Amino acid sequence: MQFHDTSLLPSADTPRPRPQSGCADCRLRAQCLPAGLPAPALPAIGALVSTQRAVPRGQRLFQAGDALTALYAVRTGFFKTCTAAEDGRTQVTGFQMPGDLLGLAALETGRHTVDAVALEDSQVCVISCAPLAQASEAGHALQRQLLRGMSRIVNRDHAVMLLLGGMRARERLAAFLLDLAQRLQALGWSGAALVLRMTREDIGSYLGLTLETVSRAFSAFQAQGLLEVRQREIHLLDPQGLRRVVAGAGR
Amino acid sequence: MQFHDTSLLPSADTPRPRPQSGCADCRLRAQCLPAGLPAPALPAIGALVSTQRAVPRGQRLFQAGDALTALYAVRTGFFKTCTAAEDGRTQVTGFQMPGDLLGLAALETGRHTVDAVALEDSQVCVISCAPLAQASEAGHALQRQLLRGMSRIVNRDHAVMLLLGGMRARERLAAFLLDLAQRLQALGWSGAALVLRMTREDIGSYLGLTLETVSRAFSAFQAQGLLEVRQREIHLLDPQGLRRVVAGAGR
DNA sequence: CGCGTGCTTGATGATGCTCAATACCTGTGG
DNA sequence: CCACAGGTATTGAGCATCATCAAGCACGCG
Repeated sequence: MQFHDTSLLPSADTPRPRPQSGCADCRLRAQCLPAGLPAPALPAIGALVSTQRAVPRGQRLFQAGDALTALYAVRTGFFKTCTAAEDGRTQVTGFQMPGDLLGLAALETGRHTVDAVALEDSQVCVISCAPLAQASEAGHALQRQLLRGMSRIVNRDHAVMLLLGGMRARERLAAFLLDLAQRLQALGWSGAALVLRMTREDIGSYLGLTLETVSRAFSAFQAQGLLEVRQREIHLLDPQGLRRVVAGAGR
Repeated sequence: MQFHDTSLLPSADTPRPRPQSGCADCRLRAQCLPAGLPAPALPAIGALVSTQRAVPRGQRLFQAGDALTALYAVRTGFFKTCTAAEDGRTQVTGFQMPGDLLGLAALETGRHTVDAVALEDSQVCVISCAPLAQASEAGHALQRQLLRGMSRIVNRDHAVMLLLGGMRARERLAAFLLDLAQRLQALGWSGAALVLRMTREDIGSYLGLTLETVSRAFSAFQAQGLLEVRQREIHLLDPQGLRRVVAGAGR
């Protein structure tokens, strides 16, 4: 049994979608693949998303080089995706939370180009590729949704590139936290209190910083009264102040 | 009249696709939207790509905030895409050359999120969104291709994030040049002699560096005998050496 | 309790940004 | 034809930021 304080902060198993259900029953309907689709279209989508799969913390859902056999939607839990250069250098390219799609980047070549690692015990919906290719009716709506999902990824990547290219360490971290808070809020959690599911090292890799710099930035924010840090528990005390930091006020 | 040396180096108007032709006649067939499709499918795709549009150098094809009315495929010329944060900070997020798609990132919301600026007099094929939405038969193949194109963008973005997050200035520039040379080679040009269509500032923005640092890196490469620089003419003398630089040999 | 992993904090140095001056290329107008 | 202006590129000097190396601390787990 685990003794986390789950009263204030989001825990690993909330929201808790029903197991074995189709999309129509899923709490994440509005944020996931069927976002914006009319109710009648749901069963068609749901037919493609028949199975779920559990991924224990630390295990890979797929890794770079694997053949693309299915796309995935995160149901519960938290993932990171990592690219690896040939020389072994790696970098986290994104964090995925419930409602996010995984595997889209493999559509280009049919092989995955990133590792997808569960940061905690997670569940994913499996969108098998075989029926997907033949789904004539549902395919249309589905492909549109996939495109939308990929577009979202592209736009998020662009935002990250903006971070990486032009911002200082603290600006990057502030932007990261605000983005994370906003995404969590969209999922129904508090926008002010968050539990980081990833290590400082992951965050640093994502933001192009070392873990020490991330840690220092956290400490600096706390000293400024912008937030409160206790390990992975973060309380955003002054989101507006963080926005000022992102805008370059902290130079 | 212009007096560029166009004997060695690719010029703005090569390759020269036929105007007014469908995809079946286009020289870029193999690199563009129809990549990998069988010949019979070409007319269906071509039907969606009926019009072309000229974009003079420096002019925007679309800008952030514009409603998405069409997707575009670069036919001739060269583009850059720029994001802009609310505080006015901007960054180049990509460079597009013949065969590349433009506008995909707008699929998420229906509004463009980046500016697309022609770096030289260019032509694009217009993929109007209205018929696209109704194209039942062709739609399937087309959407698959769009997905593939977007996936390509995502993967390229990831590579750039890897650059931005983990590489030194020279490593970034070397990687950028090798990538550019490879993309140009795929289009049938020399992989060793290239003419940059963008300014040092653009490159710097793309790579998360200042224009001065880019310039210094060029000079350093030249001093090492890795390449020859004359303004925007670059001759790669030692691609293998550049690859060593990317791998971190220049530290 | 003791170990390991992850986090914090400090000191030092290199990388690359800022500011600034100069040179170059192109197109314009005298 | 030449001078000039504007944008672009190169180069230099000083300094801020962040990576690196190193040491200790907190937490969770066996």
